[in-house]
Amino acid sequence: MDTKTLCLAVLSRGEASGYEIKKALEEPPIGAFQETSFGSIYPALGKLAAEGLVVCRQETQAKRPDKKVYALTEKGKGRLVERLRETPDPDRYRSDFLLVLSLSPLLDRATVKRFIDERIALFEEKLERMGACDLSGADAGTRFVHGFGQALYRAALEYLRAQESGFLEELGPRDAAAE
Amino acid sequence: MDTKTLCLAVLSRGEASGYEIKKALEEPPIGAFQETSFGSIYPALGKLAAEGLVVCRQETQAKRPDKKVYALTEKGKGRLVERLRETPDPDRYRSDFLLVLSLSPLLDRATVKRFIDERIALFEEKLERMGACDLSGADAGTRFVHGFGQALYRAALEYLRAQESGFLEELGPRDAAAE
DNA sequence: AGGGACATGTAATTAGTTACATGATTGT
DNA sequence: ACAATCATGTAACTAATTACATGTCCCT
Repeated sequence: MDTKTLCLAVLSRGEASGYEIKKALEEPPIGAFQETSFGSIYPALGKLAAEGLVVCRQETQAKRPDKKVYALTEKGKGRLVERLRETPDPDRYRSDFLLVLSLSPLLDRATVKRFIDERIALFEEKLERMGACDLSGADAGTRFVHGFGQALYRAALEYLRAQESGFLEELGPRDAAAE
Repeated sequence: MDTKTLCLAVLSRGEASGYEIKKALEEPPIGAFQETSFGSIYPALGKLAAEGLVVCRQETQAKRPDKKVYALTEKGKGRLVERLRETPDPDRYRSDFLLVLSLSPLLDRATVKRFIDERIALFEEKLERMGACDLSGADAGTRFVHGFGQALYRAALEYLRAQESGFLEELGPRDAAAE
């Protein structure tokens, strides 16, 4: 999804500054499966304002830098709904980890084990953070997406845990392909 | 993962032309979780050849266009192993579908249902194709990655099937937010 | 004294996609 | 007759990341 639409999506949940949009795009529900950086958000907000899809209000803060708070206009909401109604592109699961594992015969066993263990820790941490989320008061869409994410990470984690030792054995009892 | 490394990865399983590399990057095991296009593969192969990481052999074919068959050199294999030993970046699951669902209160129920049903069909098809794969003779890495993919898609499918009707109900018995 | 959160923005770089250009053969 | 597969490559375009630039406040 392009950064402009992502900004509109965040703003549909309430007004926010560029900095706050970045934060929202780093955590559930909207940001769980999207990525962006400041370098794309600020220009996007400028373009959206020029198109009249958002309005900007300067907010002076004591003890903090001033901020520009953006809010969705009716036109902006219309554009967002338009985009949302288009058939979404297929999901893309990009994984360098799996590419490495698919070529694990080229690596030594210790390295492969390290990568799998690190991945297990990563999924555990992600699940823990998701489990700690307070969803009381969240709308149905938010809870649905949250549940989807948990189901995926749980499946990944269970697979890695269940298969790791057997897989490592198969690579050869000693580190056969050590460099 | 950058296209150059991806090309080296494919070539580690046997020599291939640019066209064949593209095909390999569209299907398991290596291509299951990666993407590329011709426009990035051909220049990448040119650069790899210039660096001495691959060698190229022209092959004349009757009834088919000539092709350039690339093969990994020792230096190329070394570079690949080097890259493979680096800690892989975290996996990225990018999903416009989930973004849309997280904002489903902005959409009408029929559209949301259509998106979910299409996604279910997509995962079913993917699983069917993976189930039809012949893995006899495949190495441990290939089987591991294949199993990982199946576990993920199965979890996604089960979640969507189990939650769909309840979710749709929650959005409101009639299409409340129809545009 | 150092790092992190807050806060905005630009510029340089990198990388990728899409479209164009060409053309035979095979299957429907 | 049309689409798909095989086959390579370039050019234009789009988009995003990274680094740079600046500065305060708060916590340890």
